[in-house]
Amino acid sequence: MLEIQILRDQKARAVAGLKKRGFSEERLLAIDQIVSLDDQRKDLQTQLDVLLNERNTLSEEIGNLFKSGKAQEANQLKVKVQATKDAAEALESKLQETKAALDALLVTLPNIPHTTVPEGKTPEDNKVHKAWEGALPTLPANAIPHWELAEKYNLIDFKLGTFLTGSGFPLYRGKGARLQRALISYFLDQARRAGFEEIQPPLMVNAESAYATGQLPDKEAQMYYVEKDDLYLIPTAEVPVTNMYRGQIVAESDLPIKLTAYTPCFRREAGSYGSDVKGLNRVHQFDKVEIVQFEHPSRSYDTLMEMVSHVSHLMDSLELPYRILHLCGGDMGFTSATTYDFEVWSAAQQKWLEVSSVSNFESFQANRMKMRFRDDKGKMQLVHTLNGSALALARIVAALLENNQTEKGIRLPQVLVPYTGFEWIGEES
RNA sequence: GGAGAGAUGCCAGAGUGGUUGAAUGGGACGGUCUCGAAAACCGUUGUACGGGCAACUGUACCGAGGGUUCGAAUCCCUCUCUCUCCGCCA
Repeated sequence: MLEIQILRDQKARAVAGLKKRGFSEERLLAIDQIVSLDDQRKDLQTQLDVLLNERNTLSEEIGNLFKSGKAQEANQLKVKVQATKDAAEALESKLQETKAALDALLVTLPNIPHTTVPEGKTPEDNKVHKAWEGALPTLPANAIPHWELAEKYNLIDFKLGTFLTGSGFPLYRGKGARLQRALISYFLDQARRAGFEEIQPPLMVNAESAYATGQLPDKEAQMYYVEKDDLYLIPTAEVPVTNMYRGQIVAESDLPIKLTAYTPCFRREAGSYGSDVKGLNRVHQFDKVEIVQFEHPSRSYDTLMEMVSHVSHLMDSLELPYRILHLCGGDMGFTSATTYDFEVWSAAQQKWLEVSSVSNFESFQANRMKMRFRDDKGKMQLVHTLNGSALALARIVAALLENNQTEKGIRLPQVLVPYTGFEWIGEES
């Protein structure tokens, strides 16, 4: 969540940023309300502290009186203490109310977009940061979409997945399953080479974790929830991996902390039926390798571009056409300050599919998580958190199958061959 | 799942109602000593939220949340987690 200090000291920036996200004048009032509630909170806190101090002083006196055998006087003082206790109790509950109101308002404010974030409301307004300059693949006349290829070569069984679980839960088999495993290994190896420590996190998290990275309360409907144990299936490895440092104070010299994890991701995608859900385009369970960084605020934007570059290299090496979008204010995620989306060209479907999202959250998540470091002046500071997909598998597989289909079968990019153990799907050579 | 034990500062570990934000030891940091280092000795070593230009100061925090009390790390309740034993089990 946003630091109140930013709302106080940099109100103009906050207003401009939230307007970029499409905030109405009315919703912007929340800023002033928050500041005013925070003032109230401080005032109540001060009053309460005075009363508590009074109580503590009197209690000490009572103790001393009892020690010196003056029980009578002590009992008189007890009566006096009662009054301050009652007053303190009233203040305390008022303070709690104020804090609750403050928090309720604060969680409704999304992160302030970085100044470079393009203006705009819808995905159409996203700015192309890097267009694809090469040629798009030309397919044979009888080219088919990936879900048909998957069936033709017996790589993915959508029907069986539906039978076992429900729609949106594909079952990979044979070379399809091996391709999945190969991609995961390849991506993890590349991340490790780039200095990321490999993590295998739990696939379910508790509410505190989901809250810290911003899935709660904002995106509750997106997550599968295990009611009996009060746990959430992770929608991305970002959640458990970022939370590894929840509440932690690290040394400045520890930064940046670079972590990577492969996990399945579970997303309910409630309400998104209809278009775009065919085949692997939008599924409830998919595999993803995530990269996460905790960085010094002064370096976080350089780091963001490094992560963008890392993902670019992956796409290049897979020989897939892609473009990079700089998301506009209206299309950005709630917690993000800047997001670059990667879209792969799906040649048979003739459309761009999102395969990676690289974001800088600045101090937004760190503030919720209370992850800090001590700077060179000895002051506590919130770290900046960043993450990105590197990469999300399902749609990459869709593009690999479609774009590389030939009369003889599907030819995989060279970098994958050591991982798959085969170069061709459909052609036994 | 059943029975028992426990949860204290960076770590280990005291503390069972009244200067306990917390003994002691270790670690870390600073200093003295030394050509340098080790050893020894001295000192420092929390977070959050307030007030103050500042020195400083108030409040809260000993797993979490409630309660008892003038006063709680210390007593009571609930929850979470850890350990030991039993059961089950990849």
